Amino acid sequence: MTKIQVYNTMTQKKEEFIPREPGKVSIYVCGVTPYSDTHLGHARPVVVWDVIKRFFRMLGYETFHVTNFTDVDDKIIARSAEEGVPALEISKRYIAEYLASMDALGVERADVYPKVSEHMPEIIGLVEKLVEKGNAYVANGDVFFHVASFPDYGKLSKQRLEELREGTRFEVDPAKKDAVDFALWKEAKPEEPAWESPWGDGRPGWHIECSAMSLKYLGEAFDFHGGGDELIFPHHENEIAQSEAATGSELARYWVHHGMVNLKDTKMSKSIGNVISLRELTKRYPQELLRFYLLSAHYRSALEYYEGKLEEVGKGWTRLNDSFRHLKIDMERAEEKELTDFDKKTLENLVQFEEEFISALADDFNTARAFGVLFEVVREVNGYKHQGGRTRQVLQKAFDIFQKFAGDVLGVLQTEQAQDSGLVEALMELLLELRQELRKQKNFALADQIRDQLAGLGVTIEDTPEGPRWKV
RNA sequence: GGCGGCAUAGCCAAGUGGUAAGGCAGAGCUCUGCAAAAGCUCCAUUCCCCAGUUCGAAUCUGGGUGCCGCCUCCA
Repeated sequence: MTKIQVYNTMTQKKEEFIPREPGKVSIYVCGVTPYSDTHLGHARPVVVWDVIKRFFRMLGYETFHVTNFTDVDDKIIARSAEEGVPALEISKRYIAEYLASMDALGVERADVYPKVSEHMPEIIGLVEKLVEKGNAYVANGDVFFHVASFPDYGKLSKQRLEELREGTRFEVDPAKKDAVDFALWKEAKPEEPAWESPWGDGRPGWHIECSAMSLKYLGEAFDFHGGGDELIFPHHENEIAQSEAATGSELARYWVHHGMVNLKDTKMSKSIGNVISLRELTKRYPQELLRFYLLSAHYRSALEYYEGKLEEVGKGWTRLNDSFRHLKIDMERAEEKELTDFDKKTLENLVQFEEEFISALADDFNTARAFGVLFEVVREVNGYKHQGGRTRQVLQKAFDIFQKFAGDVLGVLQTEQAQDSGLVEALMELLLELRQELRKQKNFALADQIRDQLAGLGVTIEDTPEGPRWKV
């Protein structure tokens, strides 16, 4: 079986992936706080993990993927007060918006999307356990995690407790024993949504929901814990402290963090206000192009976005798709025949590219390298056809590679536009026949007029030695 | 101040000890009524700078410089 190398933030190096259970991959990816519109930055992890899952399944693994919604949160409460709408309605609205945007990217949904509001018993249970074990303390109606009680604190973010205390830039809650302690449970102020607990009415702090919900759906020491690299500290560090203090076992085996999407060198962030709406983008560009762009750099590097970026990236993407579309037409016309040496050589190269593609993804899901291989396939097959190669087996092999890798795994192949009827096709055929006749008669003026006017309608005509082709 | 990361052609981007993938843009050629598409060729003696290790470094070590992220909500 293909060995997969994964960069683990915990150890700061690539490691061979060994699943907790043979043949199964368990994944927890931190989701969003649904209080405003989904932006491009949210799309990156979703597409990256979609590809990781598809790749694992191509290799024969089963995947189980959990992504949470933090639907109980200060920002949602603030929004709720502003609009005079119940907090859970706000989150419901944005959860729907988030899911719709992700569907528009062609990603497969997670197996479970747990919400904080529906997991209070689990969260409270976990907090109680931490209090019992002496890792947390109650102060008035609040409960804090006592960081000093967890000796491994800082192991993910490589922070030292002393430095953290000094680095504290915010006012420390006087109820805390230690500046670095963080809230597990917060007492509700009047008018705020609240849930009953042993410590009075309140709501969970940030972090604890992920510990409680990952434990519920994935158990201890599950395979992958993912999220943006800005979550390494404090979010993931705190999750580790809570979960591992409570269970006594490892939270997750591999920590996979993706880079940010930047706008003009600066992180896309709602608080900065430089966000690109995903809904807008999915309206303007095909999902396969958006995926192509999001996967064009390795998932750990930062990715730039600026106006016109998709148009730039779109040229390469179009060449890939054109090559595939033309290949399909030629393949359907081609016949099986005995392989010539040229055929064999091409076939050999294709098989080689196939292996290289898998190696690229097996090496820490290197989609950028995978695209490099894909373009080698493009050149190989285009060159083969250019030199007159028309053997079905060869074209079929290239077609299968495109379909499987560019299509099934990466999801960047544009699917055929569903024609609502055969009418358009029939009309186009008629038009092209007429134009061919005009060209034969050297009436180029009229022939060009047809082409130009069709171009005006968004239909492109290409004359090839095998006859004309058209595309929308 | 602490921690983590990054710096490769005009732009994007792989490569992490063996002599610089791939894409875009650009130049030339082939094909073509023209165009488009496609093919071929060219396009970094060099990988931020300076030392060092090594037969050999973009890749390792040390020291700089610049940029990004985190330390406060954040994918």
